[in-house]
Amino acid sequence: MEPSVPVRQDRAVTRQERILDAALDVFAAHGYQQATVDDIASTARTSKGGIYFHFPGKDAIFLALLDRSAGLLLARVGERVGAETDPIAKVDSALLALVRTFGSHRSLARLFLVEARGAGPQFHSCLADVQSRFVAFLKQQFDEAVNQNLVPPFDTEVASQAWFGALNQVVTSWALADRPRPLDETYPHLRALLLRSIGLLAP
Amino acid sequence: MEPSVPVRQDRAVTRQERILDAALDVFAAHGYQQATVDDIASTARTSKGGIYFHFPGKDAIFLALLDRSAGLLLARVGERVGAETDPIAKVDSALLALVRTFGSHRSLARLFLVEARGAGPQFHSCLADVQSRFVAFLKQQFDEAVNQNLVPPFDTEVASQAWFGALNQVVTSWALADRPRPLDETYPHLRALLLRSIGLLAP
Amino acid sequence: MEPSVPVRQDRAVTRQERILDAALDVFAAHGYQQATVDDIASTARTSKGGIYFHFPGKDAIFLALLDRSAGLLLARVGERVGAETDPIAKVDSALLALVRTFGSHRSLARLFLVEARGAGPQFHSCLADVQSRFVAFLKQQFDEAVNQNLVPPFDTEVASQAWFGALNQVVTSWALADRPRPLDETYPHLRALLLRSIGLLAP
Amino acid sequence: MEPSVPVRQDRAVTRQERILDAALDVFAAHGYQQATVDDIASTARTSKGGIYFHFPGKDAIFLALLDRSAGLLLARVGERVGAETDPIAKVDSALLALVRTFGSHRSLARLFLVEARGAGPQFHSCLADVQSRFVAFLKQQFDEAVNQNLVPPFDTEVASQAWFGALNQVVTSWALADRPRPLDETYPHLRALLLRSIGLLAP
DNA sequence: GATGAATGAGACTTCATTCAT
DNA sequence: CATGAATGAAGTCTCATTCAT
Repeated sequence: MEPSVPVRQDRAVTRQERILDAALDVFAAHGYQQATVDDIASTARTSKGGIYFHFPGKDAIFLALLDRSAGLLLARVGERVGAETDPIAKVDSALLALVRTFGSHRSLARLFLVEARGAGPQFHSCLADVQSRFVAFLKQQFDEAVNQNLVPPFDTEVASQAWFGALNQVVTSWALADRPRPLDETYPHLRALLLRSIGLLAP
Repeated sequence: MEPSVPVRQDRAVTRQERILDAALDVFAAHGYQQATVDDIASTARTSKGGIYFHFPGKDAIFLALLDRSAGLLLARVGERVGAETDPIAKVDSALLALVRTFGSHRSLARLFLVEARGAGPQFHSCLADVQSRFVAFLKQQFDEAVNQNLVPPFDTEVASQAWFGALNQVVTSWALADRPRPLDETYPHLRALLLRSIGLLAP
Repeated sequence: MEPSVPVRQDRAVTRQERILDAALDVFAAHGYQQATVDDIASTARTSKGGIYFHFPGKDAIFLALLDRSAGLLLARVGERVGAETDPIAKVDSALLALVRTFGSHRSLARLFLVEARGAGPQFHSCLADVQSRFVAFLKQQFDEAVNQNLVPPFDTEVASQAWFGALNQVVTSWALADRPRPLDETYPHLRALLLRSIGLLAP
Repeated sequence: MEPSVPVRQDRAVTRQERILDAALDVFAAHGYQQATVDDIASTARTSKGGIYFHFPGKDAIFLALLDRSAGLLLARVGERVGAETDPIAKVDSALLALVRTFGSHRSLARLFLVEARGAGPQFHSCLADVQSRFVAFLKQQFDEAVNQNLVPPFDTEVASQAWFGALNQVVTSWALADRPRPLDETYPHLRALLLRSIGLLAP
């Protein structure tokens, strides 16, 4: 065990984190293109040169931010999912984790669902990666559920995309609304709808 | 008969259309921010100055394009919807119209579902307008269907958003994929899922 | 005598005059550089093409305007001066004519005293021409007055410039003021000062 | 002692000065509108971006230049004036200071007397400020002189403007002439004329 | 003669990136 | 390591001028 990580590393990590925190705020507020490196620097209370010491360029900041945020999201989701064994329960808790995390980090929602999409073709693959990882997870659970005869068979490929899209839309309009009502209140209704769509929660 | 009475008007309209056509291609290919007015000009086989004679600025081109495209979409949808009387059939044909139109105009899909979202806060209201008009239409039909006891009661607000989101996601990933399979093939599966989600198409 | 000038000529002259009238307003209001040919065209209720039919370019309009205006000024001055024989009286009435003409055509004053000066080096010679013609006239009268022993000898070169400059400044600040008092009221005081400066109107 | 403590400040100030020096040359040579930021940049041996780091825009450069130059002028005039007590002597030395300063900085004269006037309405107030400060000073001394019975009473308002205008004209035509004779040689004659105009230097 | 759509050179300005201090 | 002055490529927009109709 290493009780004391070298100070330099620590400072550097801290600085990097501060930059990414600032970048999250700035990107979520102005969008990728409108955000300037100067904005990020002053929000992070550092200098432009400082930014370029830690990151090779503006796009690298954005990618690192997507990466860090995706990691955070997946960790949150992973926690919940790990506690379940039933595939439907896994899916259920995954969605809930997403809703809760986005619900308490609105800039994160804007970053992933709004800004990342229009940041430019250069980021499409990265974003698609994150999204498809989640969609793949959904599909996997669906397949499992079908195999276990928990639900009648259905096109799990399309279903996983549709579920993701439905959630996406609900969260996005919440993220862009002026004074949205809490996501938590909306989610149960969405949940019922989604479960019904795969033959559960029969009326 | 004199087909060429409004000569100057005609020329101007033609040029405007050509500019918007070019803008659609360029915006869909590079995104709003990366697209340059020069790109649009040369694609439209005109000059930068020519563009600025017809539009006050780059954002105005984008807005005009969204407007024209929304008009086209709504017209297509309206045609189909008008031929139906049953609310569920209306919804059904509306979705199909969207899928078909997007399916044969991939850049239109990219424009609405990808680029418009990240083009910047200045366009959020316009985009929200178009989207919410469609969502409102869905909700209205759902409410009607519930009133007519065609389906059991459900949260039509969330459902309309979820349906739109699901469709959105399916079309978006099709629009961004390298070699997507035709949308037409995917749609029936999505349709089944959606209908089931509101208690129809009982397994 | 020609009782009926050809109509075409007439219309052309009229159009030219209307353009110059418009140009006077526009140049006086916005300055030479800020004024656009479109401004002039719409003020003259014609089209850009119409302007370019009558004048080879923007600078030509400005020069023609200076020319026409100088002609008007000199005519007014000439009238009054011709009625006098005494050199001092000639100068006196020349100044009065200038003051009256500028006083009732504020844009003319702005054109000559403000805008023409900053319109660019290309117009310096033209402007200098007009001004030096007036200064030369003053000098000539001064020389005459000295020769006739009407006044004690003095440097007539500097005096003519100084007189012109003093008048210039008074008229300019009147032309630029927001709510100036009529020039007519100010002139007598200036007149007394100027006459005293060459040894007349002894206290 | 450490002469180089404020290193960065120093460099920035130096660069700003160099930019203003270059701007003076360029504006005086081509006029405000014709001068391009590129001209100023290359004259200052820096880059366009460098200019915009120090000044928010072209107009700000012009204003800063007017400001700096007015400060220089007033300082020179202030020095001389402070050494005198008699109001007429003060006026006299103020005019002389102006003539000498302009006489040895021809671009300064062009800047103030020619270009600033036609630079556009946006600068009128600034220029009027500088001029009216000088005119007010003249009037104040005149009033004082009248109060002390050094001169017979006269309209000091008009006189201060007229004096300023006379000087203005003499300097301006010197500044615009191709090969002018030194201002110093002309000034005594102007001085005699001006003094006589308020009843001094009786013939 | 007149019109106004079209052109294109060139202006100002922004900002990601570099680098001397 | 950090700073911020400096760079320069690139973008949006303007407008004097031309020319087909």
